[in-house]
Amino acid sequence: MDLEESSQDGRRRGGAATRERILDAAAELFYAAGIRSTSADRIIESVGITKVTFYRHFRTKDELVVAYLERRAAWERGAVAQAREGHDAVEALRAIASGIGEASCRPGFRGCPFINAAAEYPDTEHPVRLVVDSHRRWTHDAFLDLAAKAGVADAPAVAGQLMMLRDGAMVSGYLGDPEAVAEALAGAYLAVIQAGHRPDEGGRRG
Amino acid sequence: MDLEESSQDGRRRGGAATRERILDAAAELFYAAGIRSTSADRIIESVGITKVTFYRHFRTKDELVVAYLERRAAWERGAVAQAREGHDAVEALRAIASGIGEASCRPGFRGCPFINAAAEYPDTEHPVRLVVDSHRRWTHDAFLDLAAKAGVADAPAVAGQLMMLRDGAMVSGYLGDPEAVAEALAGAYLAVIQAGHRPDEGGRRG
DNA sequence: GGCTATAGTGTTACTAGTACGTCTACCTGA
DNA sequence: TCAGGTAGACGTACTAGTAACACTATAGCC
Repeated sequence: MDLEESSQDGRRRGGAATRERILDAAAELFYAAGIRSTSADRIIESVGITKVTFYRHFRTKDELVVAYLERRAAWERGAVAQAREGHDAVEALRAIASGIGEASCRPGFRGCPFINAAAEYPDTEHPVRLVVDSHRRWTHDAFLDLAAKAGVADAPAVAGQLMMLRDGAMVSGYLGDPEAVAEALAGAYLAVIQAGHRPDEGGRRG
Repeated sequence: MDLEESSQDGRRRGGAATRERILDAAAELFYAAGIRSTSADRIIESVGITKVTFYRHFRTKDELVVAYLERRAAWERGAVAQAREGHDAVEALRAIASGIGEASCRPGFRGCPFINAAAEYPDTEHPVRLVVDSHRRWTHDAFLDLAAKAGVADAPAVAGQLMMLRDGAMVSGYLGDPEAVAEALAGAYLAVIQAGHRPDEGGRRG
């Protein structure tokens, strides 16, 4: 039912829907299997279209990779915005921590798509890396804002620590114990924020 | 000169030296360019041997990948042991933090080879992932021991946080600001240890 | 010295599959 | 009409891995 419907949808609504179907399949496969080891042919087969159709929507595979990461970045920005909505900084961090914790426990969780992509694309000038960098800058700025709102002495330093914890939590959720992520991350967030209120201990040292 | 000498060395001392040369080249290329995008041919060319010689030392490319990671794991275990030598737990964490900070600043730093490898190998039963898991378990145990020696209330929880921070620091050193890693990591280590002494704040919550 | 065994490497050519991307030609529904 | 679809062969390059056969340096032995 669903399959048929979305296929008809693809025909009726034309290009935009097909593009979305390609992106859906790409997101699933790239994330699950890695980018380099997911061939364009594999995606094409999975969507059930032809090579020509695929290459009419995305001129190269890299262009699709970029689109995949950009869509994911937009989604994450929304999730962070939602976690912050109507909360103070500490509550927002708690919400972010439990969001990451929940994601870690979902079947098929494979860590952060951006970290994973960067592992596969060493060239810092590559379009894929530019998307990764841009999303990481945005995330870092969000943490910077939260650190400042939490009233720590050295907000940039604490923002770096919050970012570190986020990254580490994504890795731990993938390669470690997913069940423990939410609590450990929330506790660590709190710990660095609190240490940030006592400049001698958590911030810079001699 | 060097080339000639090591080539003669390879002949005189037989297989072990050639195997090492293959491993050296593989380590450099796998780490710098990623594993999947480094072909066996590329390694073979870089070492200056033939396909046949290569496959006489490593039956498959995966076998080489495993050997690469195992050698790297041994090196890291040595580095951690050295950081702990003659220090108490907190000093050891400081030494580990500055070690990671220094590594981050070295040109060509591309993060943690194990995290990167895991990004490219989704199958948890794959030999590569088994090496990754085994090394991560060892690292976690080392942190657990340090947390216990630091006298925190809930050592397993704090060990998870230390591990998170280590992973995040490796990512930050690659994709963020390498200069800031050492200090941020040392501060965060301290923060979670200190919070671990006040069970209500850093540990479990309601 | 001369013989042989052995281990390691070299050369060349090969299989067979996969990768990305292009090409021509035709179909369909608004 | 025409955008967007189908079908699938094709080009070119790379991928991992194998087969058959020749060469060389060392070591032990008569």
